[in-house]
Amino acid sequence: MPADRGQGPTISEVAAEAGVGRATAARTLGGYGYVSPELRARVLAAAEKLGYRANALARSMSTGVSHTLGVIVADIGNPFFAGLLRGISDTARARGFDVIVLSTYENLQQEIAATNVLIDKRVDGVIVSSAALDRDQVAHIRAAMDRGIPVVLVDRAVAALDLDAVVIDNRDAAREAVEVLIAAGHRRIGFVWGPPVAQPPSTRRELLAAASASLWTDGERLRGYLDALDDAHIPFDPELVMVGPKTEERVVGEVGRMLALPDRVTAVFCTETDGMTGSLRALRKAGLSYPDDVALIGFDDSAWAAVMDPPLTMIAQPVHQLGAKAAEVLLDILGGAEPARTMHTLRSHLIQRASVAPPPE
Amino acid sequence: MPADRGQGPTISEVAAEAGVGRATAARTLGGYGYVSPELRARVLAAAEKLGYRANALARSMSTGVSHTLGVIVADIGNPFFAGLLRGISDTARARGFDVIVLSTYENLQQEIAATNVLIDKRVDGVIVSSAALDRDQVAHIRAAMDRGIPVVLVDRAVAALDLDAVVIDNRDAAREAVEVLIAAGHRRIGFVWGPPVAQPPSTRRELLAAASASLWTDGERLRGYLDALDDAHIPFDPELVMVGPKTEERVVGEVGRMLALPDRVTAVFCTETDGMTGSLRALRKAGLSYPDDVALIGFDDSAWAAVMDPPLTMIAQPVHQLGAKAAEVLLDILGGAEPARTMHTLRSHLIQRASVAPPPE
DNA sequence: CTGCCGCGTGATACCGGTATCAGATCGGTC
DNA sequence: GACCGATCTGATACCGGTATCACGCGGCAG
Repeated sequence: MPADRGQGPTISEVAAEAGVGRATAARTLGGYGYVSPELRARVLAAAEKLGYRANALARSMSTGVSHTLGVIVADIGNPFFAGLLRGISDTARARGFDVIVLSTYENLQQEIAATNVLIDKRVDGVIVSSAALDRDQVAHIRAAMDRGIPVVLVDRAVAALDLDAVVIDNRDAAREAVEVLIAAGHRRIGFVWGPPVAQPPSTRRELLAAASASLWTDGERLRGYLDALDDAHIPFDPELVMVGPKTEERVVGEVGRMLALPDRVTAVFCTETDGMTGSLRALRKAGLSYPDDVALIGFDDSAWAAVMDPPLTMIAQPVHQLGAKAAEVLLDILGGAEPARTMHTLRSHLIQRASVAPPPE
Repeated sequence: MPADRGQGPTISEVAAEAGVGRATAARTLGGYGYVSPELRARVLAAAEKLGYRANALARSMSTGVSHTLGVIVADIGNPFFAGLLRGISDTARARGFDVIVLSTYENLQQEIAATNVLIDKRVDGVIVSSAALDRDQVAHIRAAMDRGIPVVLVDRAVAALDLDAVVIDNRDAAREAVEVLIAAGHRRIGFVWGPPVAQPPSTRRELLAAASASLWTDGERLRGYLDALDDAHIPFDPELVMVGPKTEERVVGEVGRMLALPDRVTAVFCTETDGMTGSLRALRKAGLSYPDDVALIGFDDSAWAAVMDPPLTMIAQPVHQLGAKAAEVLLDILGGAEPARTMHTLRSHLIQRASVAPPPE
């Protein structure tokens, strides 16, 4: 008896059991080449009897294809990325691919480490929602590409990378939301949240600079906010945008500050779920309510937003579709398609509910 | 030039570049055996120069160890499982293991297929939140174990399987919640949701039978509900438990029905997030509000539950910890520890907020 | 000076598949 | 009956690592 490492029978053992050559068993089980019906039946029976399962590792070694996709996201525990991942793995599995997921927690070092893991495991392709901002932060992605691993970006485009990217119309979505607020009569509109800079930018130019040095989605949403303000000729006020670290806790403080301003905010636009829950807490703390005291619109719709009282007006991203499309694009490239190297933009939707009313008095 | 499949340099190429034997390069790069400082330096330099990365597949082939964990959950898009997964992958990565995730959508066939994928990919161990109910539904898990792959259950224990299981005190948690309701004076307490049987059970015995033939968590939570009722000598009323398919939509209908009863429900206990959002919608539809018209307690706390107005009293599961513990148990077994084959029960917490008040009049 | 030991190194047999290629078998044809 | 070709099968060289083992060389003891 050969030293059994507990890995189950090999193709050689099946061949021996069936009384055929190794190659014949391999052809039958691997589904390639020709094998006569009789031998095929014997091999199949032997495999069945022994409970044979092909070793995917060995197969990958010789074919050079692992049928595995690598996915790098900021946080697998975040409902947005969880939904994205669901879209990715649903379509990947439908095409016979499995998925390895790595979270980076927005940390570039972890993203680099994750990329290396995926290279080492010889995944066939990578989908990444990258935290990389500029030219000198994308070496790891270039390294993967240099090794012939196709990469598709999702949720966040990276300007320094000429790659397929599957994203939503963040700027349009933000503009539309702010337009709704403006149409309702608001002119003092808070923005939660902006770029994570230490010092609040005092000029619009500074703010824009900070935005382009931050996550693509954040920058786009900020630009959409400014677009809407510009169109309505509302002057930009740096006091109304929250900057710095992005925690729900800080949102409570920042929105509280905007609410305490002499010329206080009458509407708040939140670019993320935590921004909305934080704003809600700030409102309650200030003894204010929505939509009468302040109007609210947020990003990333959920079942909760619909059952709030009053229900919240939210921007719904096509999360599942975003992931599905990213997987499709990647799988098509793996299937031999030429990478389009373009932005695939999916439409988000503003779901009007009841958190927007005209400003007080 | 050897046919470059774009996989990057191999150990042989590094050895050639460094002018040493393959074995020497392997020892250096693999970190085993002895190599003199000079040669080691030359190998390292060559590897650096060529951008060498070890092929984890090849390594796994010869060592028989893949440093990969397989995780099977119901739905990766569900925040509960997403959080669980985060706990799992955080601790796995800290110990040098990566994770392959598969969703089953509560479908046993998919769970079996997922198990096979993991066997084929030769994962070192498996963590599964199984949909299997009885003896004849666990063959796939037995098959993995027979191949020497350790399996740890998470979230859901499976009676037919004598394995380590990392779970929470579902029955206690449910009992505590219902006790709080009873202490506030409620006697007509709705339960959302029960076993997915077609016909509403008319007797307590039937219900219990249905519960044990359903998901372990669901059964436990139902038992906790009955425990609390029993302790308070409140007779069980089959009209107050929702059975059948579990969708938010159906919850709206069922809770609506309980609210329309002559002797209507004055409190509702929800065992899942969708149950709570559905109940909230049913309340609004009926023109009722909480906590005055009906008291509410639900499972799975979230940021939203805290910002509802009034904020919801919820049971918080230690989601991250649940995943982390499951990974720990599995990794310990992989490290040579003897499987305890016991239930590791983590404590959940009832977070009292403001959705419970005495019943009307 | 010879023999032995030990150390460092390289050759090589694995792991379990795939893929190529040579050879055996068989039928058909002249 | 011999030859040819088509058909089917099995032997074997890969893939890129790990691990065993043999060998060469130097030092030291007898």
